[in-house]
Amino acid sequence: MPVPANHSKPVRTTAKESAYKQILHWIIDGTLYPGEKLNDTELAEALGVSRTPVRESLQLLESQGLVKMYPGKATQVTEVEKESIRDLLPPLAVLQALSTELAIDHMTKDTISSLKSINQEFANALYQKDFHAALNIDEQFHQLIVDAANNTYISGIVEKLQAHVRRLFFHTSIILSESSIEVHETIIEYIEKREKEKASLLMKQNWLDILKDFNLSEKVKQ
Amino acid sequence: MPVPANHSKPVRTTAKESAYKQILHWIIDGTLYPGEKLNDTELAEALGVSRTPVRESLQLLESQGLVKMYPGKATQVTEVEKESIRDLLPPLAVLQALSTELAIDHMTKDTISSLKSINQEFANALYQKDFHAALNIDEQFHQLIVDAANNTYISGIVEKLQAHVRRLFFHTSIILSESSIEVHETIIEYIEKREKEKASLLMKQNWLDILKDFNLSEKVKQ
DNA sequence: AAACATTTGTCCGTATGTATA
DNA sequence: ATATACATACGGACAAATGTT
Repeated sequence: MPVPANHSKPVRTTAKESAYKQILHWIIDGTLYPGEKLNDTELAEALGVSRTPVRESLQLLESQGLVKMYPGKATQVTEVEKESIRDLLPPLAVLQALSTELAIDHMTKDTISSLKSINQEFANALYQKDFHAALNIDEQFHQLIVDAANNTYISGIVEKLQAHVRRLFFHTSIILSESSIEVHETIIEYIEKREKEKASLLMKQNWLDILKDFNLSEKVKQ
Repeated sequence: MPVPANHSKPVRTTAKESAYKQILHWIIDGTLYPGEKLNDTELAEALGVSRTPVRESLQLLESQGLVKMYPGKATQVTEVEKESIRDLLPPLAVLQALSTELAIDHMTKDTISSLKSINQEFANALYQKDFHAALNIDEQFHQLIVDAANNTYISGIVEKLQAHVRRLFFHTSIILSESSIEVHETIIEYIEKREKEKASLLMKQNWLDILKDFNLSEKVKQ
């Protein structure tokens, strides 16, 4: 007998879940710093739960590449390599581009006006040099498009890649350029005109531009 | 005498790891059928381990979308929806296309001749209507390219998506078309000529073609 | 409705294997 | 090299929640 999927009822929040979320945030914001050795007993005490949900959380985080477990030896937060952004952005870029293409089929007037207002907030944050806020708003913008694509596989993957992006931005000096504001505007226009090809290509470029800026700033340093 | 380079240390095989691999295979080949309720105690006994590694495995499988856990209620194998291939293939296609592009920078004569011989095996399997073997060989072909792309993020994602593809092929009548043989050949040619754009585009098409065939066969049924 | 039987989530002890003195 | 301390992987017990009679 199949288990009824009761989406309506409030799903019980498990200790594992809250432990997972907390540790994830600690890793992203650097409270647990890259390379830090993780002692499950300590974490369990800090979180007020036992070692079991902590260990389970750590294993999930390992499958996402945020933690590395050496069985029997140790568990540590993975290092943050600035260079990893070169590997991270291309897959994210093509998935966001694909999302844009797919989202166009489900785009409502409502979603489009949301995109516009989010992009306005994004612009304001950037003008005020509030890069932290800008990053969050930028993520909302892209998340809205990914959601509209309505593809669970893409959503899941993007969520995990985004965690890495956020951590990288926290730990490095990578910032979003103001040119994104205009690019976002153009993307919205293409979406309105249902121009999948153009919207998709520009979205991909929007993500790869971060890489371009990064490469430039690295060259300057040398 | 120079100290021998510390090559692959024999990483201890954990009970969790072996449980995970076994359950994964059982889910993919249908031994654990879609929708089946999973009792961790039963699984633990069947695998000769305790509930702990079983539960840890199930949680990993949940993060991959092969298992769904309803906290406090039940755990079940996710259903196989034939239709889900429409969601599954597009992200896989764009990631494989990207891999092709990236792989071209790391392509050696050796890898190219491997691709050619694998494609020959693939052709033979298809001519003999051995679709099961063909599927495995096709996967090898694409895996080689993904490996050559040398991007850990892409590798990890593709591995998980491939598990879903395999399961779908096991449970449905989706099969690979002989046209893939020629497409693979052309892809190899483009790779040899370092034509990233063309190779990438054709690779994407190669994957989306499965969807085209699927849509056709669905229409016939109606 | 209420007590029962399951099954799950969590806790904690123990043994095995690892690092360190 | 040996012994010691320690962290981890696993097991088993208990408790909370579910659904069943």
